[in-house]
Amino acid sequence: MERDRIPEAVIRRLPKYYRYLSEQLRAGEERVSSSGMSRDMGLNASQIRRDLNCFGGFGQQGYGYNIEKLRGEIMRIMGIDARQRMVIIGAGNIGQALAGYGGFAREGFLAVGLFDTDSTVIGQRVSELVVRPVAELAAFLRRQPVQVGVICTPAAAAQETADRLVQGGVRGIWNFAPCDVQVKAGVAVENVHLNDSLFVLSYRLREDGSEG
Amino acid sequence: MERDRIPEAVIRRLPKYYRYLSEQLRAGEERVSSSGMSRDMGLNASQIRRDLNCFGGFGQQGYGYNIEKLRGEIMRIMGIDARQRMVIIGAGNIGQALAGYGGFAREGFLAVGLFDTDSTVIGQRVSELVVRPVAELAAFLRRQPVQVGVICTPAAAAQETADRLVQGGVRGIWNFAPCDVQVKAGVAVENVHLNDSLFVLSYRLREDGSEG
DNA sequence: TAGATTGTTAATCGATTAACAATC
DNA sequence: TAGATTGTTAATCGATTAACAATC
Repeated sequence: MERDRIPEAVIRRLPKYYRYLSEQLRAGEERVSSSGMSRDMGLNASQIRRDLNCFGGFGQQGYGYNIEKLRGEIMRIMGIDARQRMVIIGAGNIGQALAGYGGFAREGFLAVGLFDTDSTVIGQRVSELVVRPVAELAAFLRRQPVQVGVICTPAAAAQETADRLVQGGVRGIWNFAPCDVQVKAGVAVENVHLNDSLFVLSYRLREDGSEG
Repeated sequence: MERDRIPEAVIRRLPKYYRYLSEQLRAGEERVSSSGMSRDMGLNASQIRRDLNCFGGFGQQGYGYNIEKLRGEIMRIMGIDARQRMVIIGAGNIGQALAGYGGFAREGFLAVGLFDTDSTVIGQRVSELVVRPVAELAAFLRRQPVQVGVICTPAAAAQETADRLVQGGVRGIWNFAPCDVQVKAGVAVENVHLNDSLFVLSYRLREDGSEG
């Protein structure tokens, strides 16, 4: 069965569905309709039905969607039903925060290594991890498969870090450095550009002020 | 002069232009053409010309764009030519990292307050700031104008925090909590949903794997 | 069966890209 | 003037929304 390519816009909404369904499940709800989700999430009901239908007919006419089942399907589609191992490169503010944040482990993303080049932080303990020298990264990756590499270095070191990760077999890069990185085909990059996000907020501050 | 509304997609690209132009300026370049930017940034040249033209004709036929001037215009448009003051609510991993990160201050965004409800962290020094009790937030905001409120609390406290910030006159919310918050019209919200971002990466890991 | 709600098609909207006349 | 490159219009593409027949 050949599935159509999933539109980019739909993929970006999946985590939001997942979040909503998890909440509803926790609240003890059993089923939900597209109009109910529309009301709660502020999305158009047609869009919700269309989105969910990209992956197959999980709904039932006259009933709606079973929350537990739909949530399970979305987990499977996003690949968060399996455990993923992550290494974090750069033990500065952001790197340490991500290493210490329990929210990812709770969803199955486990940080197994934290690396830096700065000898003053190497050896320090951060949460469950001890900061290792980046020079050991290649050997580390040879010993154990790692799915996700998190770049938390300064911009100047980001590309080299990406290269090392890809060289070591990592196929997903989560990039927090304030620059873009180039990777070969088959490697996924997801950027978290905090400065960019802050600038967009800054733009909207003015926009709303002058319109209101 | 009535300006057309700027498309959402263009606004999200502005920080990327800014980043590119800053780099070029640092490298000593003076002018750039849309085709040069296209090559370097991986965007379509038509799109670049169209984007930049949303704000007025900064270019010159046969010459291109003056980097310093264009960068200045984009700064002005995004509102990052002026200083902005931020308060951070939640002194956990993320809140502390943002308070300590120098990259925002360098762009004119200054963290002036860090708040938490946990008495074990209140009073602690984080970078230049001392963690204050959230109970003092209202009084703090009365004493000095703050443009941006950064929510770094757990999901359960996010909405209440947003309400307190808006009540205190903050008109821009940078939300790092893993949930959405509701605010009245005229308040801008920019979300940084780290879990969502990680899930999208996770989806692409599978996608590329099965296609490659 | 009647009511509710999906899945899906058609219509609309917005964003991207190609093409080229205008102009520096 | 000739060459380069913008600004802008027209064509294409993709995403959203409305509408409704299918069906539980």
